[in-house]
Amino acid sequence: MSANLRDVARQAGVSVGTVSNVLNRPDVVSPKTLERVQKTIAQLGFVPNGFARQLRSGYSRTIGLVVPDVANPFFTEVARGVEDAASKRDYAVFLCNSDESLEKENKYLSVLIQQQVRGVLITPSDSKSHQYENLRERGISVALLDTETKNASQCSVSVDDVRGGEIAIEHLASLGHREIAWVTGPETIPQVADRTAGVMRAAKIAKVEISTIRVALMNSAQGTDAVKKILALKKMPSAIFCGNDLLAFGVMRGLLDAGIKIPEDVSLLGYDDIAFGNSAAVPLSSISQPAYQLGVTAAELLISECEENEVHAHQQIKFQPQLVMRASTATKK
Amino acid sequence: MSANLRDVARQAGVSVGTVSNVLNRPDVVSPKTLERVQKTIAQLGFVPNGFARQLRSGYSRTIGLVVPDVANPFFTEVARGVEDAASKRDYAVFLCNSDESLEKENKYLSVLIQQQVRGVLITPSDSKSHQYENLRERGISVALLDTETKNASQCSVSVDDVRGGEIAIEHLASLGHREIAWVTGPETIPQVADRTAGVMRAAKIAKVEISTIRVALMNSAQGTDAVKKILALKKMPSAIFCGNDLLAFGVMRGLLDAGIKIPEDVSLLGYDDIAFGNSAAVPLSSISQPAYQLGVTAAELLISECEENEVHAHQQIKFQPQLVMRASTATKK
DNA sequence: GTGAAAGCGCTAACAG
DNA sequence: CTGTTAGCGCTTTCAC
Repeated sequence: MSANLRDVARQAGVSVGTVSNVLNRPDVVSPKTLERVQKTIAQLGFVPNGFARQLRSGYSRTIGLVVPDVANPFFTEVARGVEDAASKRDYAVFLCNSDESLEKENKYLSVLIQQQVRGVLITPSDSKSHQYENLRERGISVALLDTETKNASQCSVSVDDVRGGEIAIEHLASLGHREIAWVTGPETIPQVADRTAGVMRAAKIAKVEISTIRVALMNSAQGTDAVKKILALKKMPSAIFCGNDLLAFGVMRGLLDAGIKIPEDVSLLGYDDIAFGNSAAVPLSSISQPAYQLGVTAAELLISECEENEVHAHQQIKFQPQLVMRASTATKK
Repeated sequence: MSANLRDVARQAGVSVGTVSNVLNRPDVVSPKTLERVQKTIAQLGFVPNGFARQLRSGYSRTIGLVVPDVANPFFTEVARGVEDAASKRDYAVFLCNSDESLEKENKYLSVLIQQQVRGVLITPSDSKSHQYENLRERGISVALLDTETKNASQCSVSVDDVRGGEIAIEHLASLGHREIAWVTGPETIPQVADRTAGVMRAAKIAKVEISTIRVALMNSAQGTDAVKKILALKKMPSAIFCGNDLLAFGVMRGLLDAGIKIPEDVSLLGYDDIAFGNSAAVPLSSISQPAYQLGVTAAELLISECEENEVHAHQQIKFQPQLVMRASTATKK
């Protein structure tokens, strides 16, 4: 098969210890030996066996990334950020999709323990009961991604979802809308719950009436379905705010198909500001989150926690969402 | 820290060998012992150290996925498929973005070797010189993803890009278009080269004139830029075919901004049929590829190759692309 | 500056 | 059916 450290040692006429030193502490080896060994390594195409190395040293250079679904454009961006930042530090990333299922999440966590990852970046699929002690006891760092924690014993990187909900309603209210439909997923998802909290708080202040339309999954198809429910409301709202852009795209399709004009008849506002918003039938106004940045920051934070465990101070970083106004929201007629 | 196999053995009053048997060959252990050991395992929260296991057994349960960019919706879908299929077989997936750079690709390959992955699924960033012998010599299976190989010594799962190019031109030609712009990326990308080949072949048969507009990156921004070049052509084409949907969205934006109507003034056809096509300003006609299915198939093929190495017959699976007609293409006036 | 040797946690072969 | 033991490939003392 392939060369191992002993082969290199034999070939170069040195001991395994010396080869190991060449790999890990080249400054401690004499230049002559160093060069000879390195040449042999190249010649044999030797790549150290990560298992053995990590088994001995106790640490891997891998992290786990657990997100609800990479196919969700927001998390795609986050994942890309995580991967870039990890790669820069020579860490490899395990990708796991939990599909918001606690069962899948636990299964993955167990796999990640087996793989002896150094740390885990996770967007919990459930607001309560973060049973991550299990991981910490094993010396695996855990940082929360896109989720806030009040727990000072762990790092988190999140976006202020309450504020996001507020910004949305404030924006729509400032355009004169007083009846707004809020189309969103299950409240068990922390981000959803927070956005709802922000929506309700801002609605109270702005004296806006909110009709909540609940969908099971926040995708485009369910957005289109939601339109029927909106049309069935006692009073047609003059603006619709959606829990994410996917949902908003679906709603947009449903409205246009029903002959309802955006933003003339109804304003539509999304959340996430995914790349396609600008190419939509009606360019979509949205609440923007720094997804890529979120991923980069989280990965850097996690890796720094992994590597300087003693001196590490846990941080809770919170980004602020921003309104991106395009064509789908306008003054109420 | 955390319990190891020896701790379990001691606690349960058996030998390490027995615990190992409980883990790997439970049928060989007496029911009484089995139960006792399993209880101890649960009690101690023992999870076997994957390194040690794999170091000893020689095999990991991980695969590497190397794609140009997960943020590209096509590859996002593929990645999701790969992850789902791998997870079903209890494999973990390393995610790597090569950004079409050979250097990055090699760096990742080296990382994957270190991680001792069992197999690698890769979309090569370069049509020539697939130096994957290195991996095979190390017993790492390699399967090509979204790339065809004539080499019978490896598996590949791809979509017929030549045919895709043909379908596109045949469709546009059937609508009466005789001057078509082909907006696409560098020919070093195999998929691009194949689609171009299909375009040219079909164009010859249908007696269509093709003007090629080359962009460096196949994203939305460069699509918008490309519109300037299209408008500068001696003769304005009546249809535009884009190398992927991202590019097409950019072109769409550029055309609309220039006051050009789609499909009245010009037909626009994309490639990939990403989920947002339907939500675009003008619902985008596109050439559809079974991305998720591609990922699932590739992962299954790779894993089966890994596990039944001797009896494995290499397969080259090729999916067929399909035309999805929406509103952006129409008969030439 | 280099070599020898002891394990990291586990599996697998072999004895009992 | 269970226990003992020899490594997997590497890092890391500790001598020399």
